[in-house]
Amino acid sequence: MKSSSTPAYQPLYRQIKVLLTERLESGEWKPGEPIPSEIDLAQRFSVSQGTVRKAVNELAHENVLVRRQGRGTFVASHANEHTQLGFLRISPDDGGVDTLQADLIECRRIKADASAARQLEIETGQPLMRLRRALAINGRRVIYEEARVPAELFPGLDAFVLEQHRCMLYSMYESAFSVKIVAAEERLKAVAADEESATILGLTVGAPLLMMVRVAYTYGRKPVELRRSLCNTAAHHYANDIS
Amino acid sequence: MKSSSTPAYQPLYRQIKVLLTERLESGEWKPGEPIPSEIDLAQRFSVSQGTVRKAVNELAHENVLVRRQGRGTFVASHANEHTQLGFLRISPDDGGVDTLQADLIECRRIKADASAARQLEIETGQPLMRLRRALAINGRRVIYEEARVPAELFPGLDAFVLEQHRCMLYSMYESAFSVKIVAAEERLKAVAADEESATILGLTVGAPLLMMVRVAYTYGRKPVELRRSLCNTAAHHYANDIS
DNA sequence: GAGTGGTCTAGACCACTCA
DNA sequence: GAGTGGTCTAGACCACTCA
Repeated sequence: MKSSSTPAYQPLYRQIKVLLTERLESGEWKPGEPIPSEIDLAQRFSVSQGTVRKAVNELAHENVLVRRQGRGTFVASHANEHTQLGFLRISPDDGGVDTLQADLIECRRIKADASAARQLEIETGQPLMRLRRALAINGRRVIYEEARVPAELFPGLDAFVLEQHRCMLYSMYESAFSVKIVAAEERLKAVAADEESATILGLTVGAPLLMMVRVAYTYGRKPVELRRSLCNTAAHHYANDIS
Repeated sequence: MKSSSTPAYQPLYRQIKVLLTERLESGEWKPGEPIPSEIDLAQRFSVSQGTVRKAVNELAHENVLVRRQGRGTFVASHANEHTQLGFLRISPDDGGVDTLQADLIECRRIKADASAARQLEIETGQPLMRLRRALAINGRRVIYEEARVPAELFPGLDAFVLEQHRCMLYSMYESAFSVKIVAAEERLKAVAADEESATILGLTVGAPLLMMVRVAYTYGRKPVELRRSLCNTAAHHYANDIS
């Protein structure tokens, strides 16, 4: 195993990328807004436009920025439908996701257990908010999920705030708490439905469910959400492209 | 829905990319071998090195080519371990894949049903080869899978050829039949084990299994393999990064 | 030291958007 | 028509590999 320390030599465009990321983290440029033009940025940083382009291109490939020819470069936003769907990989076997509806089942404050604390890089016992909800795709309830986030990052998060933002958690994190989700790691397993999930999803105990366990990250690969989703895949599937 | 026709304007580097892909398809540059240097290619195509670089970069991002600074640019190969593992997304919950072993269960000629024919873009009734095998990761048998490929593309494929290449199907497709897999689409579901899969994986009927249904593509997004894998995810998981 | 890919620049021009 | 990102060029130099 190699150490993950940064190599000594870092090209100029990587340094520019770090500077851009810092601006994004600081909230100077907010989701949905345009960042300065390439020519402007090149002047600010005293580098050529080509060097800025390389930095911006990498951030665009990581879905942190969105380029639009003739208009400008924008900070990616979960308010945008397209970005949302990148994180929802479940769809009906026969077609796309037309409507998405969430029913809140629980929203309460808990203490982080050792495992959650380790994954969220906080101390054991720190307060978390735990949300449980059921999701319906095109009117059919197929997902039961639980999300846990550090309470500190989401002050005032309660059922009322959730109500206002309906189903889109990442859009809410972004607009109400300035926490921008930029990446996630998922692990999938097949499990048997327990009593709780069977009841909520209208299945029999023991029915096979697709379990998705996710760690979601904000800028700088800082973990900010743990999620466990259970999906009835009788008429739905998880799609993935490999190349 | 927009039509998927190619837009009228295609930049030069895209045209170069098409030319490079044609050379790869023709077998002029084989997996594992280097392609000509950027300067050489630029001269051949009468464009600047920068334009060649852009075309090569896209193919490298698609894992069709592999760049190695100071050495050259190589055609990606499934003989390379790293490329193999890109297509095997299952790993043990506690660690990596150290050994992989395949037991062949069946290898026979069948006729394509309507569904398979549609997905492989051939005529119904055309001959297919159907392989069934069990995979063991680090000595534990966890996957039972079936692969179907057009017999025409794999002349002489039989148990003996399979034996020689052990578990790595894509490596065999590539080296024995010059069929290079470059991408795949997967759909995942949770299902209950039937009698056959339960017997092979040493489980009880009804146990939850992760089902992966895959269409694999060669150059030009031509579909060349259908695969259905059933995985016991009691101590293993399917990993996916989202960004 | 020769050859490879990787970075950086400066400048020209193109495609696209919007007022 | 002004401003944006997108393409393309030519050239300089750097990091890396290998004989």
